[in-house]
Amino acid sequence: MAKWLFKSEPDVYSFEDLLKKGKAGDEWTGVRNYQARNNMRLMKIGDQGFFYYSNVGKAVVAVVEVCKLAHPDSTADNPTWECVDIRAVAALPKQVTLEDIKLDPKLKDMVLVNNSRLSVQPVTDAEWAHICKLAGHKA
DNA sequence: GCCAACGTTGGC
DNA sequence: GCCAACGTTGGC
Repeated sequence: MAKWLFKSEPDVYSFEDLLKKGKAGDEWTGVRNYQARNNMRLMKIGDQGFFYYSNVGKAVVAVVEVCKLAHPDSTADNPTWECVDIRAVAALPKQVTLEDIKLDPKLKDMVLVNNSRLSVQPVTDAEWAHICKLAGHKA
């Protein structure tokens, strides 16, 4: 099962907003970048991802999972843009900040560090396991 | 608020 | 098809 990372500015869409949607989850709309869209096309039901706060917060704060495969983004004026649906799994007991990630040699190759502008990105199994450990999250 | 990095657009 | 100009993102 592949792992991912979803970026959001907390004042635009926070983990609490997603929690309110419950098991049904919510559409991850608004992605207007081909690489990010292609990543969403690769997602399968049950794939898990981190929820990352960009700009304000700058930390991995929660775990989410894909509950609907990529489909056209209803907020886009062009059908080339797609989105998946995700739902909340759990808030992390301890947030892992961007600074933590940059300082950790095991995480320094993360896409988050090297291509900070990509809003939906893949995470390797090793990175996933390490961040879960740092965050006190039991898989 | 600034600026570097990146993606997109449009003229040639 | 190249590349300059522009817009956006996101860290600082």
